[in-house]
Amino acid sequence: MQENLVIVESPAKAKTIEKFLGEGYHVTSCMGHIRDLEKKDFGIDLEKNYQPKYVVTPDKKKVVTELKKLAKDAETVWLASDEDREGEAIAWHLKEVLKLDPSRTKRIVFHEITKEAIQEAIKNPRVIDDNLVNAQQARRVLDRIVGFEVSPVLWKKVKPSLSAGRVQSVAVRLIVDREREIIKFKSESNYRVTGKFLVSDENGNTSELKAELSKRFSEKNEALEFLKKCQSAEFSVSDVTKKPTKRSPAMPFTTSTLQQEASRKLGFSVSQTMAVAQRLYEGGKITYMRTDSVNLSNTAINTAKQKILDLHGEDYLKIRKYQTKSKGAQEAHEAIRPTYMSNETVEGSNQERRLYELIWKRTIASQMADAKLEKTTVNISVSTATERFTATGEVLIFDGFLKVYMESTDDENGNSGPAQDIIPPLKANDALRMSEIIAMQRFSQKPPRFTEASLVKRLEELGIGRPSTYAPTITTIQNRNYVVKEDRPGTEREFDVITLDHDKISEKKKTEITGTEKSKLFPTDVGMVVTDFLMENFKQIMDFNFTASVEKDFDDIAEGEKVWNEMIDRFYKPFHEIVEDVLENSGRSKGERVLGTDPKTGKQVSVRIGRYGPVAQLGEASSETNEEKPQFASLRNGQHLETITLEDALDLFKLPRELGEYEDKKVTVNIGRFGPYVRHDNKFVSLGKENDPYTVELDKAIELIEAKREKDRKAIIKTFDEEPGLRVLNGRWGPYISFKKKNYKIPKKLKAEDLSLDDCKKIIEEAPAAKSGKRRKKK
DNA sequence: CAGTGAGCGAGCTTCCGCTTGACTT
Repeated sequence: MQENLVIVESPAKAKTIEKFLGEGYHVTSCMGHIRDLEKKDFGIDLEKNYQPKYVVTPDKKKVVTELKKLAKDAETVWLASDEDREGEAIAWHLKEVLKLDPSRTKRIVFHEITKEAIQEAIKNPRVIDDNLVNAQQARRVLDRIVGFEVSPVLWKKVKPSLSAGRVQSVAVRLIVDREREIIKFKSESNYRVTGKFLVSDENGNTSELKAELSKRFSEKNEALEFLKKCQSAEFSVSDVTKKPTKRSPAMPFTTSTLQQEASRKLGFSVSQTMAVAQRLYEGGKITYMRTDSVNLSNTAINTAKQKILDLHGEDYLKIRKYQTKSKGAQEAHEAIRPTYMSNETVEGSNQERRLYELIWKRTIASQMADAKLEKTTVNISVSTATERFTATGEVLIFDGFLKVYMESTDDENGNSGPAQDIIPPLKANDALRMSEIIAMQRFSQKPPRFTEASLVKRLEELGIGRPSTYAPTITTIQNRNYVVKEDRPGTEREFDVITLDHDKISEKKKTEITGTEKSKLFPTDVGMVVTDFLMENFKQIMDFNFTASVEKDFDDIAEGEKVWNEMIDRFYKPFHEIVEDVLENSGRSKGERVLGTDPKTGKQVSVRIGRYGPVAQLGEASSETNEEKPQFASLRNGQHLETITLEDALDLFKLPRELGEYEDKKVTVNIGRFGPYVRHDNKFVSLGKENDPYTVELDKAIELIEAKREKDRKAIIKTFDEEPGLRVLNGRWGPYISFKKKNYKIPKKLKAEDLSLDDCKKIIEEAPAAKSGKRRKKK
């Protein structure tokens, strides 16, 4: 019998809190939301003022049963879910589902897991805030309406199984918009002039000074002209200025900034970051990892302070309080920080150690002094021209927080310019010896594609999505095949380099690789067509400010200034009318593009989204004549509806090619999901990269078929006459047993070649039932 | 992913936020 039952959201949190509360308190967790809208059907009663139809989520049934038992035995139940909209709703659902007696139920909140905060919370219980709960219900109902009304429109008008939602559709839009900007982008070039000058000091030592011309030339001959002027010029220092500057540490980590830094510094995907952080959290090593707060508890600040004093001394300490600036932050937790600041490292996997170290450094640095720098600017005049060179240098006077941590940036071009660390001592009117001047053609950069992490950053700026959903959202839009994460090779580009070296001017062409992409998000054809369709028909949902504007309504509801179902009604009525109208009046949207006519047959060639993805079509399906049906061919990897040419599309119809016959059976080549292949006697042989399906000949194909046969023969380790269907084979993952179209793993301790038929049968019998996989059947 | 390369159409798909599960093949 427990006097007090405390329910929090996370089991790891429960463990910690139980320690703080001690005797008389049992702390348990509900694992987030326990109820949700009914999954099939709409889940909202439109006849009854949008009344939600809640059901206990299937995977929470056990939790709920357990909680009911515990609650019955408890004197007082403390609902300690997070202090935000969702947390308040969780508390309310708990109260409803567990049928808690109000006189024995208390609602408490805290936004840091420290002994003081918990004890303080217990001293100040309150009741559930119905307004806040209603704001959450409005949020939930709105998202269901948008998702479950728009998605079916897509099934009808574009392609089955697609989805739309307040968050995901805008995320895809960001990527599609960016891609269009890039397609439209025209690179321009100009000529950047840099010079190297020699400076001698009184001891006769010379050092080099790098400077950039203040002006860039748009034309090559302008640059050339300038270099000619420099041939006979004298260079001198016109002025030297020194200016102190400082740099401040970054704020402690939130979910989104952690995802960004882990992506840049450690190369983690956002879901990887969250999985690793989850393990650190469960191990009690860091605080909660889904947060939008940059706040640190006093306990944390004090221990960080002690650590800084121990390691670096008082000069390096500067206590700072940070304020969240992101839109719609709900701040139910602390920033992400080490639980114990004294631990610089932790035990664990390589990934865990690296992520922890990143968090530790960032947190420590956030309480450290600014770095002090001195910035020196030297202007250099050219006697024969009006343009000036400028050299800038930065010298670190005091490293401060940089001693432990430096935030990285997304600037992948590395355009740091010719800045150098130390500028040699110089004063006005000092003469300079020119050693080299180079004019280099530079091209303007196309807008960068999003990475997972930079997309999260943008969504957060727009106030779209929450810390708990950034990673899943990114996964969803990839699963729906709206977006793919890919590497793409760059292209070669030539650029001019004009060099002035000891009075001699020379010109050269150099090449560089440009536009190489690594792990970037690209929209697919489906993503583009769906975005266009939604932009055309559901502008309101696609507006970057849609979330912000409904959030304002939710805030008003939370303040008691609006009634939630009235707000929903004002949204639903006009929205639903649009849905009906689009269903009825809008045409199908398949992103169709007519490329031209096939010169051979005179038939029309077009591309569009087919039932299974992008396809090219040769000929039209005309109803009037009973001409032959149009031919179809799927687009290949790297081909896109918006950019494919007529020639490329026509090539698609050259396959499958019939090469001839072998052993009285047809030999054909085609390209499938796994690349080019030869088909013969219903068997498939990969063509590999070295053979081109358009030109490969029969001899080569036969060779490949024979090679495959040989390999298959070798793959058979054992067969049994009594059971011909059972074979022991050698596969990519080692030996396995194949029987009736199913495969079975051979236990490590057994040798494949020694297996008897009985051994095999035993393995098959004892094999666990095949996993249900993707398809889960209902009823 | 377990050795693949289909297509006359049944019945299904879908949202956003809270949380952690466990077939180890």
